[in-house]
Amino acid sequence: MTKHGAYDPAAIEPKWQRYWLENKTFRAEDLDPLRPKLYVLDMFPYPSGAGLHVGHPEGYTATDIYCRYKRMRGFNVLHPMGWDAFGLPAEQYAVETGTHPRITTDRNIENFRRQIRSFGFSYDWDREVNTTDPRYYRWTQWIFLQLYKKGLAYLAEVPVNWCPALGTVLANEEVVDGRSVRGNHPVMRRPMKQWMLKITAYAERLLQDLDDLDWPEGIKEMQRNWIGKSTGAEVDFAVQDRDEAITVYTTRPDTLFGATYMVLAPEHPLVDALTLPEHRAAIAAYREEAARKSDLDRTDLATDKTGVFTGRFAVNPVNDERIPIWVSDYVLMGYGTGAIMAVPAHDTRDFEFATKFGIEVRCILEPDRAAAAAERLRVEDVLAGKACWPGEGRLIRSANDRGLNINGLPVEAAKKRTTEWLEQNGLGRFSVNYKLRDWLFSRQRYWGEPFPVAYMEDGEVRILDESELPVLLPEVEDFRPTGTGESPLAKAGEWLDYVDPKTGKRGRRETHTMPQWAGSCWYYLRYIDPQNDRRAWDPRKEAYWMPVDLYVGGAEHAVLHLLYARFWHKVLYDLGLVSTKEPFRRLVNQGMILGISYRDTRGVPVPNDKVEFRDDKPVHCETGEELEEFPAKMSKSLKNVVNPDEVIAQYGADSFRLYEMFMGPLRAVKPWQTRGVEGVSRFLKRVWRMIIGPDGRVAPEVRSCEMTPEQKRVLHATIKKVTDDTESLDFNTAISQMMIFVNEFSRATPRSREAMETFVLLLAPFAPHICEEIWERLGHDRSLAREAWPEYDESALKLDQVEVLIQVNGKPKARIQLPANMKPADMERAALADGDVRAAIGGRAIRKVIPVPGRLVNIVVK
RNA sequence: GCCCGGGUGGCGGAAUCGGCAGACGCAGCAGACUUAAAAUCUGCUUCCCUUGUCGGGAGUACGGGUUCGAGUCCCGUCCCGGGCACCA
Repeated sequence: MTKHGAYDPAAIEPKWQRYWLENKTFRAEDLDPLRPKLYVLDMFPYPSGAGLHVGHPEGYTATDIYCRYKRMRGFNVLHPMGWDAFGLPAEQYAVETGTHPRITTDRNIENFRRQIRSFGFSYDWDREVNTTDPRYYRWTQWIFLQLYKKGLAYLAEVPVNWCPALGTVLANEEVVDGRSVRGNHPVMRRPMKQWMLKITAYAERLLQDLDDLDWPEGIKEMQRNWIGKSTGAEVDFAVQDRDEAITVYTTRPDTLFGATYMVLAPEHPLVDALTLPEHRAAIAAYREEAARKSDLDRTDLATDKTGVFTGRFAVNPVNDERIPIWVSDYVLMGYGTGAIMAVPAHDTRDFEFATKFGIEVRCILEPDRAAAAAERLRVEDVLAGKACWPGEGRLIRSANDRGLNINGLPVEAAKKRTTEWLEQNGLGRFSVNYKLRDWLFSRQRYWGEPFPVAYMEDGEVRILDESELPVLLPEVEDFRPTGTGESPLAKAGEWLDYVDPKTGKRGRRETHTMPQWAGSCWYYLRYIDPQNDRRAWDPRKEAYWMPVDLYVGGAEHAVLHLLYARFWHKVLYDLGLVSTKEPFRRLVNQGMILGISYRDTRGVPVPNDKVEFRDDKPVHCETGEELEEFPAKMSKSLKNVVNPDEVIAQYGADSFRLYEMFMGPLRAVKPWQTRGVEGVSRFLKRVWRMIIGPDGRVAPEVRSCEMTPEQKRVLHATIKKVTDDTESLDFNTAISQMMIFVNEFSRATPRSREAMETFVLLLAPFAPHICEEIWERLGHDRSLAREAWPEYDESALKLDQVEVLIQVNGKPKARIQLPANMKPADMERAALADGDVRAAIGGRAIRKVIPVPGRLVNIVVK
């Protein structure tokens, strides 16, 4: 075979990638009134120094196939790509090497762009965005101004992760188990003035509007849990010998009669005032210890409860009983009121605490017998205060002489009744709480968006005017931390000096920068109008393109990115700047691609460069120990990372794309096996040879001719399956069907030219380079990107005769050919007339016959 | 601990509404072509019993149930993956 005539991806792929780029084949047309619009979005990548890994192209290939398919179906498709390029790695690199993050970032973007283009994705490259471009972040700063004007941005003294050894503040993701990821130094909590965004003001809407989104249920549930809405009551407890009351939040007002103590968080403002003199030393020591612990320490060591008694008592408002007030760090200042009433009999945490400190456990709820049995708990133990019952049941010992009696009521009714009583008596009120906290929006970092803010000499916090944007990142000499906890921007010299253009008043610029999430909160809006220097986007274009119809990306962004973006979008909606309540109508998470790894008999993973094969069995190359293969997250340490560049160099982009889609369902976790690429590569070679002869021209077997009925059936079955499966993103089964097509046609002579052309169009979204090349060689002078998608003929799918299975007592006994549309009664007759069937029945009495049209007949005998 | 996913051949996976389990691909085996290899093509390939054909049996993590019929529905158990985790 001549080189000329063989399938050569290395030659045809760059050719078509250049063609698409030069002809702007995939340009999206703003405001096209003739075609329906479709906005398909990929989560844009952080351009890391390591380059693309095989996980990125999975989602990108899926959306690319979908977009190419939809264009052929007449949609005006917006499909853009960009770079989420602010972030820590480039800055760390700058600290270590002195290379400006700008240089690293540009170089990495260059590499990412090259890699992404090498897959032949159909992006509209005229819409590329880069979050670190001042023409982009100018508008990120502008949105911050809008948030501020709506009262949603404020300064607050908030603890940060301060690492004394590194002399810097760390992001949460840089802290694990209370120590720095780099260097493993201890990290403390230290208060610092920070910008906060009031996402809590949108908690209810962020929760409610989830219901209408076409998102995976699991992701919606994670967001619901993150928002963490609960309903209950605030209850005021009088304090003995003091005027202040302590207000607690509880979801279980029904258990008030079982409250035997109270707990204040160590940071609670009333602690000092309430503590009796002889307890002061112990309380002070405890509070100091708690302050030193990070949040993680406080929550992680969940097992052992600690606490100190204040010496003070409060009064239970339902029964006027005296109960002790304790301080313990199992109560968090940030949730509810920072104080709780403790009901050890019906709350496991309180039970643990009470047991440890010898506090009374008073059961006031008789457990539901069945539920208790299911939990393997004895009701008697609960009633005696020896066991804790947080579940359902009926209230007991819960009445006072002031009109509250909830005895006998189930939990829900008792909650309602108690809350009403509290409200009527001015002792409490119905209350809603959310776990969601306001968003800490400051980072003490260089490589991020500067805030459009200055602190004036007269103490005013000045929010800059829109006309002063963008606030450019200044040049600095070195990127090392200041050692004071301030951002490297604190060393930016003249840049720090701000002069009000109108009044000439002086001030110092904000040195904090925005977190990486900022740029990704609105990039989908900038794609709509990426070159606009007069506004963030044109509202007419926004109204045309929004919402995003399909958003594909990894589940690791389930909560933060997607929640933050939804929050900003809702604010923009309230400001009348966007036309939809939600940004992303439909969301799909691609499953992670795992690498093949090995572990020894004790289960310890062995890096791949320590593995060799003897007799096809993996063994440790040093010890010779036999190893077991297992799929594991790709990582440098396991040496199981697959580099897409190498795969493309060996097999081509079309094979890579096809393999990633053929591996399994898009949403499932799947292990990468390079051998599998060979399978789809073989398939593409067969496709090539099915249509192109050894001389590189259309093979002589391919010509206009009648198809056999079977060929016709396979062709139309393929159109149908590929259409349906592409629509539903089930690419793996679409590819299977195309393989079946090739198995059927590649051995046939002659091969219908019409069938071949149809097939090329079906395969084109999946393997666009090879299909464009074949299409051209078939004599077309234009890209197939806008060819009409093939339609199938329902009548060609129908079979006249079908094989019907005859079962006797559910066991297959015979297969007979019957007309496809045969009536059940006739099928029954035909089945009973069959010789093999009669033999299988063997004269036994027939009790029942179940004919299933077109499929089977089951004969039930005695 | 709680909340989501998921357990099907040697491997990745398929199976419409409860109707022939294992499509398609990988790996393997046998054969064809070839001086030879690669490439390509053809056939076989869930397991067990049976020399083999014929034939029979078992089988979708495990144990029950519903049904003429269960990978699919219901109850319980185990295992794997992900998320949350003192949120009162």
